[in-house]
Amino acid sequence: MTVVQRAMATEDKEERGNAILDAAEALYLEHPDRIASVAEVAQAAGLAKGTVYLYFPSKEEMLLALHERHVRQFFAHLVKLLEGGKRVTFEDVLAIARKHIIRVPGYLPLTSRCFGMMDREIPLATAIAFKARIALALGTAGAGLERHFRALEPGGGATLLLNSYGLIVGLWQLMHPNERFGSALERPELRILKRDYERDVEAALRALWTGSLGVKALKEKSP
Amino acid sequence: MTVVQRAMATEDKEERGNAILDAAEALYLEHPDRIASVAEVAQAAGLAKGTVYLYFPSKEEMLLALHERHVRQFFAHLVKLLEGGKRVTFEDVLAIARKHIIRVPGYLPLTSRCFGMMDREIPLATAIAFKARIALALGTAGAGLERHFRALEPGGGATLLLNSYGLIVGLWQLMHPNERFGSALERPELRILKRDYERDVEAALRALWTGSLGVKALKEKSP
Amino acid sequence: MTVVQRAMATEDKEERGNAILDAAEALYLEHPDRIASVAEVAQAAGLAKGTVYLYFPSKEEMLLALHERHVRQFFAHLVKLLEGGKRVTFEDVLAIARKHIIRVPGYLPLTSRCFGMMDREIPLATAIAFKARIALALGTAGAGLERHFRALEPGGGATLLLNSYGLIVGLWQLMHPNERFGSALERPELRILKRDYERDVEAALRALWTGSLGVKALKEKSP
Amino acid sequence: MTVVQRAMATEDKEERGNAILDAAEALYLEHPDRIASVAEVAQAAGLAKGTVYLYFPSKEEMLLALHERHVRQFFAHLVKLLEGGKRVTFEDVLAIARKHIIRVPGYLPLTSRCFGMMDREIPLATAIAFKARIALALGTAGAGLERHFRALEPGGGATLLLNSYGLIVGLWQLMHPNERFGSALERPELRILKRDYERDVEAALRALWTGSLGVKALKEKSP
DNA sequence: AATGAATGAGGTTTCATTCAT
DNA sequence: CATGAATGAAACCTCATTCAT
Repeated sequence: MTVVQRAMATEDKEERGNAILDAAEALYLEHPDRIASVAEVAQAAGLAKGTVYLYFPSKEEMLLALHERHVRQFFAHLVKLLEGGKRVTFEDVLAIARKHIIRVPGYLPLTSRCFGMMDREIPLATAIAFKARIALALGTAGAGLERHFRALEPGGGATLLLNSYGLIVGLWQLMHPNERFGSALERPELRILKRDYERDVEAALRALWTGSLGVKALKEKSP
Repeated sequence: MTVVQRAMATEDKEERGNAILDAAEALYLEHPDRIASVAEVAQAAGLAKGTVYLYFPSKEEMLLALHERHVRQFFAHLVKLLEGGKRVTFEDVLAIARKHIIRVPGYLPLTSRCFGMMDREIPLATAIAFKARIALALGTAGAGLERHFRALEPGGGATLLLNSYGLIVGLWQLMHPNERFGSALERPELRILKRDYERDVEAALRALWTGSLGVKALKEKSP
Repeated sequence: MTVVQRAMATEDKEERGNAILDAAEALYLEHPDRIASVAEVAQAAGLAKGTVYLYFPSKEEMLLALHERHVRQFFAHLVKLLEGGKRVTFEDVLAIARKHIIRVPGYLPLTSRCFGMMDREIPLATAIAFKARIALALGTAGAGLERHFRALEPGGGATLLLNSYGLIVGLWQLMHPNERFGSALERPELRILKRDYERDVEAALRALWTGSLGVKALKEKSP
Repeated sequence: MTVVQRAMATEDKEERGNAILDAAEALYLEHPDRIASVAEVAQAAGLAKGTVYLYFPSKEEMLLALHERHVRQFFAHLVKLLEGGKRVTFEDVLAIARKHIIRVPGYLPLTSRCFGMMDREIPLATAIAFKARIALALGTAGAGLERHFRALEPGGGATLLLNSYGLIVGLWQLMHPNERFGSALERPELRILKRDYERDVEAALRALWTGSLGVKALKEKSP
């Protein structure tokens, strides 16, 4: 990858925008408990503060762009799976979620943050545009799901994806803070909270899908 | 200048603490999109700013206390149901959730906020103490659930409650921001996002419970 | 004068507000070419930045308050003169203007700035309130003028004061920048701009009043 | 991407400089309450930001050039009048001022701004050069005035012009902000500020000239 | 000559918290 | 106990100007 001085070409610009997101992501992973200031992000990207604002209209929209990159990644892989021609099972979908959501460092915390931002800090038009892009992917993936899981009615694919997404994020928020409790979790009164997020969420997803599709549909390969 | 009585007895203290929470809640319901400043809360409670700090060590812990009041309310009703001697169905539990979580104004947004705070702003000891209290209620309710739903293994009641809670909150976060899109949701590309939270979350919960307990267990009355 | 730590009493508060204005004024006189930052003003007043905002809602309104103090000073002396019982001549009024406007360091530059601010930075309600207070003094002084100068029709006193004020400020703006030209003003082509503001403005005021009142009215003592 | 021709010849350069000033002026008239950014001016002129800097060394000097264009316009017409061979009265001069200053949209606000800039933002050499050009016109017009108004001593013409200019600008600054008060001006306490700038300034100028020249001189035609 | 990407200084304001009264 | 005046950190964003292309 060439480091350009000035991103003149459109593709250079895109690359630089991504470089900024990379820097923001790296900082976020270093300190997931705090959002770096724009100045820090700029410095980490080897740019001046003002330059960041050439690429993102506000700090919040920068974070949203980072989040969108995550989401797109997930959907890209999911759609690829669904349109790959092979039969797809719940386990296949779960594997995608595991690899491209659950185990991606920073995915969930950032998603959490962005949920909070969508209400306020993000201008309405931007929020709508973002959601419209997501909706497109959601529609595609939902339709794909319906092809593979015949128990799904029209629209049921998107619904199931939304429900799953909510479950993944909600459960993470519920359980994640406990991690910092450390050995306190061994105390009898807290024992009930000592859990393994990854195992739990997968079990919950399995239950959700079972309940949504029926036992047989979940187990059998799609035709 | 605000003239107030001094709250000397312990019960008076608790009462005043509750009055502060009432004020905070009222303000929160008026403007769910923003957390009132301590000054506003104090004023609404007819107290001075400094006085609030006699009752809550920090703003965050005040919000957490408010949240806890919500949660306790829910658990109290749930436990009462489960220990009431009558057979309990999923629909009964759902009704409690509907009445004491889903339809309580401000419950979900505040829960959302508190999730975000548990990581950072809340001192570890406070967070642990809070969670310990919740864990107690969770254990009781989980055990009660296991008595009514025989398909549940030991510990399965608490797990199911956690999963349900995560689903309720996560889905709300996912869907709630769309409300401000207004008529934009009619656009074809956003249509897929036009949903009814209450209906959706209940369907999702039903699926989750079905998948967790099995179809029969869900429908039959507990013995 | 006792310096209080915390300005609890209303009069202490007023005093502290004035102390802040004093600090702002002192800084302005040191560097008339730049408005000190709020941080600097606070430091000069021995206070923290935030404290300044307890007394003035914005930097601009602080400057406006400083300006108003100037203006009130002038009007107070003018009204005192006009209501003093003695006959008043143009020279008497001019002396007040000279002493309380023209020769007050910082009066004119600050007035200039405030003119620029009234359009934009000052909230409408504040601007109106400010002007209303000025209008009151203007009415009083104008009426006083009319009593002493019989050539003035009703309303003519305020008009003459406004015109005079405009002339004083406008001419200052026109001539003041030349001061920094230094010896360049000796060049033949700039000679025409080498002027003495105080002498010029007084001559101009004399002409304005002569033209407004008539020669005789200007010279004769009021009855 | 904006495609423009290169301005090579000197006259082309001047023409392009004027085009930039036209754009700046147009923007200024659209939003008299704010100075457009260089980027906006450039865009309005169909040029890139950097190109503006090929024609003006700084934003301030661009505005000054725009102001100078206004001033030259006024002086050109005034000198033409004075050197036209006909007898000239105050009313004739006033008509010029009315047409080429008072009623020119943007003239006064921009003048106001430029007054504020001359102290600081404009480099000394530039300020001197600008003033020297003005001084030349002022000398010419002043001398012309002296030929038509015999009551004027040598130098009195320039002085009277300066005084008049100061009065026009100063009064405008004093009165203009009130326009945004709208109907609030009807309130009794603000009534005294409800004025008509054009009428007022003309009356004031008439008074100034009367006082400077004497009643007779003002009325009679020059020989 | 023209472009427009990159720069980075600069200052306001908020508000949770403290502590003198 | 109650008050509310004082604190001060923290971070955003703009935009005039430069200079590589």
